[in-house]
Parts: sequence; structure tokens; C-alpha cells
Amino acid sequence: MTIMLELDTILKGESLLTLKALHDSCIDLIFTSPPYADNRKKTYKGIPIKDYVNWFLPISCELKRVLKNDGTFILNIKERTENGERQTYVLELILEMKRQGWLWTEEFIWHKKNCYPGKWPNRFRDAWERCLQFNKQKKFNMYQDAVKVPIGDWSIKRLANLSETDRRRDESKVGSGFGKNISNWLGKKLVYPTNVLHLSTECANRGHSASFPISLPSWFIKLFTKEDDLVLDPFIGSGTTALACLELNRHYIGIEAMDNYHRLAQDSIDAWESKNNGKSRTLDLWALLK
Amino acid sequence: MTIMLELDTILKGESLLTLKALHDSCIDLIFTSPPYADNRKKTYKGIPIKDYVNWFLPISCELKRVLKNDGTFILNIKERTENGERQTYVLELILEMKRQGWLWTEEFIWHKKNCYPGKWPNRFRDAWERCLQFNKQKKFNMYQDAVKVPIGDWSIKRLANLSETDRRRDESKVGSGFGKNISNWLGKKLVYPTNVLHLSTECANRGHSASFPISLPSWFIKLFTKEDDLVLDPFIGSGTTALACLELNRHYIGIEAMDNYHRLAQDSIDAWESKNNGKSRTLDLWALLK
DNA sequence: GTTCCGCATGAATCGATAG
DNA sequence: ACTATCGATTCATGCGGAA
Repeated sequence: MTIMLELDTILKGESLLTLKALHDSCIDLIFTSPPYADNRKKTYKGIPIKDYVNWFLPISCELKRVLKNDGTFILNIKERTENGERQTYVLELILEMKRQGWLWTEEFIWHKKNCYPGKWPNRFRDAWERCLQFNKQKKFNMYQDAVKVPIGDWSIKRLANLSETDRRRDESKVGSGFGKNISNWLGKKLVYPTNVLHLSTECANRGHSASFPISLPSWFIKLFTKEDDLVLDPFIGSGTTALACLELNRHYIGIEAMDNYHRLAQDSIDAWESKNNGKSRTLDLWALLK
Repeated sequence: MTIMLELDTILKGESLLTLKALHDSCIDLIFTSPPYADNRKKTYKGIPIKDYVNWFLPISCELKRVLKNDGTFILNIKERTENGERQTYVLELILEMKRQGWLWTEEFIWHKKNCYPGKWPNRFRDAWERCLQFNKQKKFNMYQDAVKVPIGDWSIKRLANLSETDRRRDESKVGSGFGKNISNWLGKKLVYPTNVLHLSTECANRGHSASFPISLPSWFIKLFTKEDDLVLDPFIGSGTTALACLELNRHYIGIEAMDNYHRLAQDSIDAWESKNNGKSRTLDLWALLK
């Protein structure tokens, strides 16, 4: 059977089933924020906590299949508190995904600078989420220069006038193996970031609220893909990942099961394209054989 | 057998063995940063990754015994990368400690603003560590007002930048009990912090350096204990937790196996007490029956 | 007594080379 | 093939002494 899939579309359907239509090893980056576990049945897309790992594992299996060998999977997730405890399904999911063959390469912290206000007697506001990085192999594409950040203010004074030791390689006195030549830093404007991201959550701009700001997928898209690469979000929700791809000239495939979210995502994309119609990218036709 | 233990001392010995001498349910807060896993044999106190969970579990069992029912255990830890992957022993430890009866109440993030430099092809600098909160029961002591911060990002940063020595200097100048900076903030609105802490590591040229800044234990001591409460650090290293207790008028018990670290801790404490001899607290004698 | 400026240090990690 | 050692890379801070 041959399925023709257009790039840059939001497919409507359940993730697991829809993923099966995709070809092996065609995706450069998977970025997603799956529905969080929730025991309240009536909640949108809530998966009961006790079922979460078993619900996700078949999906991550498909994700591993469709990801290129040098591609990356970023999973934005945070475990709920229930009964006063942090639940452990995310930890268990990491362990199970490793058994599935994934490498757990890194855990980025998304620090939400303006997190939801509130006060509880036994805990503070939760201001961070995990962005778990998984890979299929130790070698993967990473374009570190694309996410460099301005060097700190300290450098202005520090590098203003260099001492004698600054001009040669100065070995650490305690034998930590750490030596440096400060003069190499002269004129440096940009440095590499760390694994902690400081991003504000965006408030809703049109009645809906994205679960993450567009800068979150943007950062990972810049870091792990180059232009015209293909990004997959199997739980695209209101379409933020697609918008990030549009802005960064990457192709995207989104999957969304809920009708209202699917429509919302499509509307956002249409709005973006009409606003940027001069820049709008051509819709490539692409054969995904299964 | 009756053992008389003085409060405010650093016991010399292995953690597991030394803990057995402590009475049940006598500790208000355990704060510790155990030796991190390390495969390099020659490194100080390195525990091989594969043995880490089994090494720690008997200790956490004793910690649970000596902790009061409404007390808190804060575990500062971060897993190593090995073979290009984040290792999973910390995740496994959380799961095992839950089986031991601990509640995993919260995970605080310590964001290290001045993390270790370096550049690698497949990862960025690691700028955060876990501070895992465990409790024996759902109701525990938490003094949230003690760690309120002035509203606004600017002041949060400023507070984080304020080192303990800064505070001491200010206090000694003004003598009012308030540093001058803090008094400036008195008119401003105080808000509760989040579960993300922004603190720099101290890496002074003092011959030694603690693996964490004193502001890290200080924050948790203020949050989870009141004056004259008892804090335990079963891997006290260079004594930072004890210094935090001295400054905050809490009692402490430290445990340290390595002779040089034990001496270092004692020296730091002696230095603090001679510098603050007016304020030095009396050494209470306290019977810990076993 | 205060500000300014020099500088040592760090729970790091990867790849190459050697045993 | 597998393990142990070693060199290379790199940013931001607090402390101490000078101005």
C-alpha cells in the first residue's frame, strides 16, 4: 500500500494509529508534549496515572521507528502530584523506554519564569518541567551554534585588560585538569547555553492557551534540525510546534485526535500563512511509503 | 547501652554505622549531598554506578528511622553521564526509597548559575542538580514564610546573588539584625518562591571549596525547621551544613568518614565560632538513648 | 570605610591514545 | 574488543587585596 502524505499538515487521528502510516526513519526531530496523566475522567485527553506508561510505550515504539538514526526525540513532560506525592510514572517511563532501545541522552530543565500563581500548605509553585532527550544512537545531529546566547556582563570588565597569566594557558593549581587561556575569549560575544532554559509561559492570545510557549519548540528545532528538515509532533494540540516550524523554515507533520484542537491548529497555521503570504513556503508533495 | 551525644558536633565515621547510634525520631531535617557515583576508583569516596542504589538504601533506611515523623529529608544529587547517556540510578533510587516507605514529596531544582565550563559535540554544560524531598508522612513541618522573597525578577536575582558573607558584612555594619539591602526591601511585597533555586556555586580561592554554596542548606533549613531544631547531615564533607546551622541558630549533627574532611569541617566551625564568639551558642548536652 | 579589579576555581565530559 | 588514563575544551562567580 502506498500512502501519499503531504508535508506541513496536521493529521487528524489517534497518535498510535496515525503514526503507523509513516515511513521508517523519515523524521529529524520529534518534539511533543503529550497529554498529561490525570485521573479526572472528564478532563480533556486525560490518561489515568496507573495506565500512563503502558499507554505511552506503544507510541514511543512507533516514534523510534519513524525517527532517523541521527534524529532526536524531545519529550516535554512533568509528573503530577497526587495524594501529596510526586507520581513516578515519568521515571518509570524513562526506564521502560531505555528497555525499548532508546538512549536517555539528557534532561533539559524548562524553567517557567512566570509560572501559575498559587499557594499550598505543603508545597511551592511548580516552576519547571522536564524536557527529556532520547536518541537512537550516540551520534546524532546537533547544531549548537544555532542557539548561542550573548556572553554575560562579567566579560566586559574581566576581558578589559588581561594579566600575564591570562595570556598563556594557565593550568589549575589543584590539578583538576582544568586549564584555560583567557586571551582566547577576547572579542567573544556569544557563548553556548546550558541545559537549563529560561522561558516565560505565554498567555493565551486567542481564547486558547498553548501548553508551552513557541520559544520552547523553537529552541529545540534550531538545536537539532537544519532548514527543510522534518519535525514531528504526535500530540500537536493547538499547533505551536507547527508555527515554530513555519517560522524556522522546517517541515512539520502534526497529529491531533481532538476535533476542536485540530481545527484550532489549522486555524493558527492558516492565520500565520495569510499574515506571511509573501514568505509562505510551498507545500511539497512527499511520498511516504508504507 | 546509653550513648551520650553532644549536639553541634561532627561525628567521625562511616554514615551507616554512625547513624545506628542515633535515637529514633530525633531529627527535624536531614540535608545531605552524598558522594556522587563515580567509577574512578582513586577518587575520594566514589561509589561505582552499578552499586549506588544498593549502597544507599541501608543508609536511607536508617535516615528514615532517625527522622521525626513530621521531619523532612532533602537529598541533593545529580546523576553522571556515562557512555553518552544520563545514568538512571537516581531514578531507581527514588523508586526504591518509595518501596522503603518514603514519600517522594517534591523535586526542587538547584539551578547553578556558574556551572562547570566546557564544550562537547553532543551536550551542553550541566547547570542543574536535583534536591529531592522525601517525607515519612503527608503532614510535615514547613515554614513557608521564612523563605519569602521580594516580588519581581530583579529582587529574586538579587537575593540569590547575596552570599552569606555579604549578609554577615551588612549585619555587622548595621548591627540591627537586618542587612541594609534587606531593610530596603522591607517596604516591598513578599511572595513565596517556587521550586527552582538560583544559586551560584562557591569556588573561592580558600584552599578548599564546598560542593554546594551555604545558601543551599540555609534555604532548606529555614523552610523546614525553626530555631533550636536539629539538623542532620550524614555526609557533611567540609561542614557547610553545620555553618548554615550556626548562622541560623539550629542544632546540627554531622557525620564524616574521611579524616581530612572531618578536620576541615571542624576547622571551619572553630573559625566561625571564634569570629562570632559573642553570638556563639552554648553547647547543649543531649542524651540520645539507644 | 567603600569600591574596584585581578584571579583561582569548579560533583564535567568527550575523544584519542595507551595498556 | 574492552578498559584505563590523559588532554582539550570553556563560563561565571566570590574572594581578597589594592586603590
